[in-house]
Amino acid sequence: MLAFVNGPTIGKVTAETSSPVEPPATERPKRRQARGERRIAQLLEAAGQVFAESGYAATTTNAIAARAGVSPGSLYQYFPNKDAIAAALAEYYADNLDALLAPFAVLDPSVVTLEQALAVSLGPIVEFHRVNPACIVLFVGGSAPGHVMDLQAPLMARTHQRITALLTLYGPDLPATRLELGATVMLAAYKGVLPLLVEAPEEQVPALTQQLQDLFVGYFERLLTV
Amino acid sequence: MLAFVNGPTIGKVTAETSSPVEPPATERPKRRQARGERRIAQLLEAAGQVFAESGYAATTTNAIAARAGVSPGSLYQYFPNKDAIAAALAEYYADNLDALLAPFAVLDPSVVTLEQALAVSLGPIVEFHRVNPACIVLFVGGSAPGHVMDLQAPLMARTHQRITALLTLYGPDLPATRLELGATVMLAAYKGVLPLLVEAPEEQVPALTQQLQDLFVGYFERLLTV
DNA sequence: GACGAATGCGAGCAATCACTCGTAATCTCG
DNA sequence: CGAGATTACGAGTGATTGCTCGCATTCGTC
Repeated sequence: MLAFVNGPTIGKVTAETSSPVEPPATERPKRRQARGERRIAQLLEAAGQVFAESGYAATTTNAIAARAGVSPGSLYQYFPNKDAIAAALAEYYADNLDALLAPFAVLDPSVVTLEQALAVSLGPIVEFHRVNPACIVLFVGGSAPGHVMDLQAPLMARTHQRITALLTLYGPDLPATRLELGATVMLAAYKGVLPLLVEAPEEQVPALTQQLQDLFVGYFERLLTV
Repeated sequence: MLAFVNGPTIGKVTAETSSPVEPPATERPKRRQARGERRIAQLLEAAGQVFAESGYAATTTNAIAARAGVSPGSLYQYFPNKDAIAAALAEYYADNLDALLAPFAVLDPSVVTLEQALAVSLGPIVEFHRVNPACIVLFVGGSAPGHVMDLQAPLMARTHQRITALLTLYGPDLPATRLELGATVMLAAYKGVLPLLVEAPEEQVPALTQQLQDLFVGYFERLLTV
């Protein structure tokens, strides 16, 4: 678990809120043994579980450490503070989700309809969220504090761009502002339906995914006609 | 402020998790002076502000008391604990929202289209949420702890019923399970779009409300055709 | 084997926060 | 007025929790 698209990126704990250009003097490669990498993966896996169960605020660092079978002190050897754990998880989630959304960029409207494109893309995305329920805790809902929520901003920006591009492909005659507004609404609606998909029993997932697709297609058709 | 549909109900702090049948012995009318009622309103108003700013978990009872210009001790004279404050607020919100949704029950499909019904109903609902941003904190998103979230369950159930009834009016030929699924999806999508509407600048609200309406209508038309 | 670095531990510290309590001011009503 | 109830205060308390620190163990490398 916890190795989905790219493995080594997981442990990259970038806790520095430093200058845009990294100073070579402060550069610390932070040598790490294979054991340490494994611990980090364990800790992130455990953090995902506890975050999903208790939400961000109610999750204690001791609980994460205990779930990972590690002492609190060891946890703080790899993460400077609680936020950094959430940040590392968020980065991992963002990278994977962005990869899952990438196929939208290479579509040919004359070959594939919007409906078909969604039909093949939505499944894996939904599946990822069901496997990583903490993703919702960190990205949707204002449960996490501001500095953690900030980590979702780049992902949201990229996702919004991808949706806008997708809508542009299938509605080239619509004004740009309208397309962007449409993308904003679809992204928001997606966030709203996600919890449904994650908490639903396995057998209802296909039907709910279909509904999400219908929601998107129905709204888009309305974008075209109005 | 904080007097929307029904005033006196605000102060009814029902913190007892007692037996289903109330024992007459424990019955305490809890006599209260006009000053006390005013304090309760002040405290709930302040709680709404602080909840909206900081979220449920990060909000301290001392902060609520300070915002209301009241000492912590006074706060605990009217509310047994932090959850009770959220509960009272949630009840207030639920009552008002339910009242705003009530018009859906008395529609004649042959006279008013679904689009028209939404056009007149969505505005006030959106406005209420913009005036009471803490409503989102307490109802959508998993930020509040379980026992607080439970307070939304009755409202959600009623709302789901209302939406289902509405869909039944305009799609009488659809199977009941499909209508209920549609209501579930629409409610979830509504929750997702709400933050957009609450945080948007005033001048964008009409356009966004229109998009929400289009989202609903587009999805519903798709429910009918598929 | 030996040395330094990395890993690991867990009791405990300091800060935060929900909540209490003793006391005093203010109100209601006869 | 005066007695009892209600309102108000705010320093303090107990519990929680993010995080530290001193020390023991294991690893990589020569």
